[in-house]
Amino acid sequence: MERTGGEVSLRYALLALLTSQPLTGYDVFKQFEQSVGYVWHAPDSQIYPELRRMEKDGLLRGVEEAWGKKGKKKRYHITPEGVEAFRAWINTTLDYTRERDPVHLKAAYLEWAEPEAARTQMQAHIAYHSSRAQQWQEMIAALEDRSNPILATRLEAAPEADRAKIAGYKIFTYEGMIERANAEIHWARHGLELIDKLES
Amino acid sequence: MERTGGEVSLRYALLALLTSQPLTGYDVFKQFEQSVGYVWHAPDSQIYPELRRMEKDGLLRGVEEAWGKKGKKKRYHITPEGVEAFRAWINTTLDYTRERDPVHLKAAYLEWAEPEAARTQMQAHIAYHSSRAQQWQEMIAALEDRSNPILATRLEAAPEADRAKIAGYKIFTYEGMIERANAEIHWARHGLELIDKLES
DNA sequence: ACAGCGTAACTATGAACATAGTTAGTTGAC
DNA sequence: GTCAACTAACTATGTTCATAGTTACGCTGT
Repeated sequence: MERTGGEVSLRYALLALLTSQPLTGYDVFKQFEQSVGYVWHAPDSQIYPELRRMEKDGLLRGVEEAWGKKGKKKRYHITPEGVEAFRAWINTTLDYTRERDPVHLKAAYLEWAEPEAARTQMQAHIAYHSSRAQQWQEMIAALEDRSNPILATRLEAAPEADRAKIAGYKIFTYEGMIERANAEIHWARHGLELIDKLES
Repeated sequence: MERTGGEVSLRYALLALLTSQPLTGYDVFKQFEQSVGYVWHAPDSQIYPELRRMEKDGLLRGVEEAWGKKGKKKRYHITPEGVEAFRAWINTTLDYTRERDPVHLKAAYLEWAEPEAARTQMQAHIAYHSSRAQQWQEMIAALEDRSNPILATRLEAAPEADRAKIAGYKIFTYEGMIERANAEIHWARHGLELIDKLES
């Protein structure tokens, strides 16, 4: 069985973060949660071993630092090979395969549900996406006024000419997520009406 | 480590299919591809062992049938326990955890891409979701005029009073997927404009 | 008579993920 | 001075998923 070239997105999510600055595993995990993690969730138990694998593959270089009297921690620097790998990934068009959507799976068989459970599901869908949409709206605001600290660090390290692009694409990403959330909310509201109509 | 109760959606996707009629493994796989598979993709290599596990867990009962002179196949019937498990799942509100979206991950770092690669990605996104939207539109038409064979079988086995619900929720599901696809298309078009603006 | 295609069912392998821990140092409040 | 909360890094285990096979039957056309 062969390794299939172009997938493994956690790896690229981590590279994305490390293009900005060198970080320790714990730093990576913490920053991940507040940035890339919104589009690609991963627990620390997946991040630590992946960082080690990436070091082994030459994409990162780990520099050990003392921590306290006995402890030590490793700060990961992206290597030129790492930058190259990231660039190659970003220039490759993604293929669209897996479709895995529990909510729509459930929606398709809602005739099996208690009407109240069906309504609760739709309300939970609305609540979830509303809260996300709001969160992203705040994120966009913080990106626009440059008060987002992770963005600020990234911008500092980047040439002036690239700064509009860096911020612009991040805002664009969150805008897309808001659009999607709004579509979900609209759909679920329609679902509530449908439940009222069908379960009478 | 314990088995964590309420997840494992492939199992419920299979139960959903088998609430309508008993099917052999191969039938399941084929029908899956044309119905539930649109919201929950799974290869046959995952379906066969899962069916066996479900039989072991008492959710299905497999009845062996002769096939040719030597061959045999197994037709899976849903058991009352299976129906109960499905009903329990559908009445449980899903929890929203994993967020894993390679396109938005990539979008957030598009400043690293060649402008042409960025455009190609957005165009691929539009093409993919356009084709899906069209496919679902056709699916809705076939559900509305009852010409979809999988739906027809399901409706035959169901009491008259449930038929509007059964069809209605399936149409609702595909409507949601169209809405989402349209949001993606709209976003990607905005992306193309943004690329033109930023990469000049 | 056999080639080609579709049906049917299964196996093997590894990677990715989720869940749930453990160990140990650091900082600040009471 | 000790306890809680946080930082830091890691381990263990099982499940899910993807990829890529294999084996064998049955029907249709030449």
